[in-house]
Amino acid sequence: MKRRDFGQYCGLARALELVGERWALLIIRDLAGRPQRYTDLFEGLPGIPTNMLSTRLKELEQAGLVERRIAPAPQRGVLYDLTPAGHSLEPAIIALGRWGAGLLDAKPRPGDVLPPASVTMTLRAVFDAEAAAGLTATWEIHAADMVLYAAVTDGRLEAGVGPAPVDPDLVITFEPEPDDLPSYRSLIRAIKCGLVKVEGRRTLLDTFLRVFAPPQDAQVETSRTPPMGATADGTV
Amino acid sequence: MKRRDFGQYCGLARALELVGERWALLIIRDLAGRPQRYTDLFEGLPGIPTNMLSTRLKELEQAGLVERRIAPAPQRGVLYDLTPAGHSLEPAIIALGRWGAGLLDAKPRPGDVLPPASVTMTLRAVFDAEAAAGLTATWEIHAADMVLYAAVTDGRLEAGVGPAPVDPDLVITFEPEPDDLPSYRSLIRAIKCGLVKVEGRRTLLDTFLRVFAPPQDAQVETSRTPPMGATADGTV
DNA sequence: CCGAATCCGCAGTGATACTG
DNA sequence: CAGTATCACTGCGGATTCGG
Repeated sequence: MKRRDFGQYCGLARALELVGERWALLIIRDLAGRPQRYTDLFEGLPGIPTNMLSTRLKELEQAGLVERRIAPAPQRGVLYDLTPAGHSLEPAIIALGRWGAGLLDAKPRPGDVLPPASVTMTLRAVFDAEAAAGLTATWEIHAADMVLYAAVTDGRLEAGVGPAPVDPDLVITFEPEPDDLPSYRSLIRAIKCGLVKVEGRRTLLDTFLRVFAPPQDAQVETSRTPPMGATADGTV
Repeated sequence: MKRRDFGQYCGLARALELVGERWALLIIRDLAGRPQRYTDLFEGLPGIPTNMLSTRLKELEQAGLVERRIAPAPQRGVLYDLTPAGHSLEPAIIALGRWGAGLLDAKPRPGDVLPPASVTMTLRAVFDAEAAAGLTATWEIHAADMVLYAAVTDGRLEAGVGPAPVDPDLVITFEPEPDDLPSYRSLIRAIKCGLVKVEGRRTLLDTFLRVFAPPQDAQVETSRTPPMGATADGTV
């Protein structure tokens, strides 16, 4: 398990030595949502070989970014979780994810899956801290068989996979067309078109859009740009 | 040149498909400082095989992140430069670099080199925008045979490799011990110990420290932490 | 069923030599 | 200077198997 290094005294090079290998950052992103078991990770990472998943987990554990522990009574089994050092990668993951989201095709490729952790990451990436100043509210989002929450406390966001830790102020239920992915984009579109069910303080739906749907998304949705070139040139 | 994809409709996965392969982000970081020729890149990336450099450059060009053009009259030759889409990666690179810098050993490993682009990236990463609010000043840093500049205009930073585009307000000259790398860390340490020559408005030296040397660096320098464990556990 | 280890074929990578 | 060519190597992808 020797690690090839880049021979540079540089923060970026060091970061890439630790998490630059294939699948590593995706594993960390999935764990950032919540601790997961081996099998959960395996299913959220379509195409990853089993040996690679276990190898990466061992490397990340050795690097001090991932922690392996035995799950408590109810479920049993092995749980993988991020250490504080692993969690401190979040700003970088969000920055990379935001950049890549701008280059994403308007529609998923056939066969693409949508990891729940990816949607919460997108929520964190598009979250407009200025627009949310002073705000406190909790949303829970049900999309297909996926459950997420976003909790804003005095302008600070906490987003995660699963039901909200406290009673949500508004529950948004979004049922995409069969074989349609409940991606962040289609969720926003559905909200704007009134195609979602809501339960709770309904005025928080507009608040949600204000805080989580930046203007450029609004433009993309309203201006009917051609499917291909719209977001393909890097103008985030 | 077919690209393996991750099968996820996710910004992070897309980003990694584009720039996740070995050496790619380091190439982009070097180009973020200034356009470079093939040979400059090759020398700044110790150990990269020539065929890999040319392959990566072609891939990045095809992805629309890098542009290849013929240099104008004086030097001639091929110049590689970032496109706007490539430059839009900078926030993500800085975020990753900042994270990795926290895990960097206190001293370079023997044989490590120090790409100039890495130091300017570090400057951008540690730059304290709040402390610099309203400030306007230009520094030029000579360290060993490396020349960098940092220009702050009304609190906004522009840093790059080479002499400052305008007449610098302060020139800092730092001559490290032979066989010592003029890293950001040793530069800050040298300034604090008064081991640098300055030329220009000398009061801007303190300003430099205030804007570019965050408190935790000050602590690391003063508290004489043991060489190993200090920054190795991820507590940035 | 969960959490892997093992084996194989191949694509991506590394080192060197060579060329327009 | 700016690459291409060659070849050995290793990490990765895919499948199967194996122990709690």
